[in-house]
Amino acid sequence: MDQFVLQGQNKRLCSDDVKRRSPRKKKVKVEKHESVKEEDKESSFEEFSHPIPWQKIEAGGLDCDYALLFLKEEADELFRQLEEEVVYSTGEEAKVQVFGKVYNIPRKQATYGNPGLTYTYSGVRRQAWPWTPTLEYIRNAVTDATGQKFNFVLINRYKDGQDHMGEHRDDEKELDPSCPIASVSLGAARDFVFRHRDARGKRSSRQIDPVKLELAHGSLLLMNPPTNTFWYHSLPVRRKVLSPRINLTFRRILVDTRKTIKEEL
DNA sequence: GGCGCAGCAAACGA
DNA sequence: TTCGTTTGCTGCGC
Repeated sequence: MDQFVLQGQNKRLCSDDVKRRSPRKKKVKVEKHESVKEEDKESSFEEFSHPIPWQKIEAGGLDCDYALLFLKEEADELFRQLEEEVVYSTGEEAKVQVFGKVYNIPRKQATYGNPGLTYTYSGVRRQAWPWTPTLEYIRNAVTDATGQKFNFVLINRYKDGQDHMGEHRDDEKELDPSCPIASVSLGAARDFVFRHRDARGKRSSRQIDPVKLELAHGSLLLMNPPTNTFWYHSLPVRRKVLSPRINLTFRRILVDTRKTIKEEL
């Protein structure tokens, strides 16, 4: 499998199908998003600069952008603050029912966002807590970097390499299908695997290699449409990882089918 | 021992 | 009525 080293903190990014985008300045990235006005672009570069350029990750139907969003010192501080601020689900909310069996979710979860928003996961509807200062800071940094606005964040905390997340797609109906999902990683670096929906299981119809990458401390992974239509993703068990990781996935949730949250932002 | 992957479980909606 | 989808665990092979 091909492997290539990224600049900065990240160690590796590997896939047979990944094309590497030549390094560009952030301007190229921002221009991609029409919501950022022309005259605002240069000023936003001054406010927020990236330790490394964006990397494009592409395969059939998969479209992601990867960058280091925070330098190590800042990422360390954000991790520390989140450890103090974030309140994770406990009790029944920390369980999931799969095929009639109830399991403890192999990680901790929390949901924050704009007032009144809810998120449905495995049939369980969760209320969003109000934004904390640190979460708002990170959300603003993601918005500055991407030109996208988000009204909700799902937080997953993996205490070590035993904690994990099974293969799934983020294709809930309440998500704005035009908005990418922005995944910010803090803490231990963990492998992240994409698998095409047609390449799963013994009777898979196509031979498509999985796309694997390592999500570094302080990194941002943008999953652009239609990635979540065709590709499942997972965070596999890594027993050698002994330290915790916090992952924040920023999303744009629709209020209902007629009115989008854009109106509220 | 770590990792990748297939198979399995029951219920619901299209 | 049938089919697809769902998430986590377990077992097996490498």
